[in-house]
Amino acid sequence: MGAGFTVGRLAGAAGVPTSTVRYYERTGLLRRPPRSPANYRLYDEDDVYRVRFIRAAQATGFTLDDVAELLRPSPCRKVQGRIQKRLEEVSVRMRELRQVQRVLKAALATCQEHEPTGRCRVIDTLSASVRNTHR
Amino acid sequence: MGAGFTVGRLAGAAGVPTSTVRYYERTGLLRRPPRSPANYRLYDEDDVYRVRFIRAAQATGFTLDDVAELLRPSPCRKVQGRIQKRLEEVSVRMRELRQVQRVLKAALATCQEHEPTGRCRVIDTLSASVRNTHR
DNA sequence: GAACACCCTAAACCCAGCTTCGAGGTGTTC
DNA sequence: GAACACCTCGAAGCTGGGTTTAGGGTGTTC
Repeated sequence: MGAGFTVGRLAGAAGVPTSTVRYYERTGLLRRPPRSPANYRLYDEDDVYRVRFIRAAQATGFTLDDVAELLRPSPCRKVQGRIQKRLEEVSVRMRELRQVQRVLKAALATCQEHEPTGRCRVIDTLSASVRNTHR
Repeated sequence: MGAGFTVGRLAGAAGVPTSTVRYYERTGLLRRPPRSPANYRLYDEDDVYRVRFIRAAQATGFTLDDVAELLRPSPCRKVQGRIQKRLEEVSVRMRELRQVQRVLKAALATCQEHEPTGRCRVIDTLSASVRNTHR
């Protein structure tokens, strides 16, 4: 008992499985915490924030490598650069998704049109979208 | 020579490596084509469209399992259902990305504010975003 | 004092979606 | 006829982000 968090309590507080906490430690994302006499990991509140930060950054599309870089103490300018970069990636991804929406809606329309004929031509719409946008 | 596509020509026409074509065959996404006397795979134009379709569908976020389902001959209604489902997933993902943009912009603003102090508090902004939106 | 939930480790396994390797056959060009 | 690009196969390897397993110790509650 007492002030610390065991791995399970940290995991619970941060909303991840204990296996993930240990995995983060293995990969260097999380410090190796002090141990209790029985060799249990002993975390504190900061560790909770750190795990939450990792999940938050992941949710914004940073890889764990990115996160490791973000967490390394480094000048603001560097951090700013990484955030800018990620913002640009997000913009790109949003544009792509809008394009995807257009393609899927077109496919749906095609599909609804010819429905009486029974022969589904959705494949044509989608592969045409490849020819046209040639990515 | 001749009308057919060898695996390399199909791959070239569809813009994928030959290893990918063979992989698609292994996993049942692509038919097992007839062979030349020397046991070379012999594809035709339809196969080119099919591979392009697979890549197009993938690019719109379908998994290869999804694609396999899309390619199975099946009633339009079923295909329509799958496209609808994917459209909804795309909407969800776009909403998430907009949230991500907000968080990243907030982090950037924080970072720019405190820059003179030298202590980067971006971690706080991001982990706060997790507390607040409790994703 | 026993049940039961928790903790420890290293190593193996999982998933999708491929790519690479090794060992060999083919087909075209000079 | 030799160089060189292409083809065959099965099996193993890779990446990212973990989870699972096996075999064992701990700590709290009835």
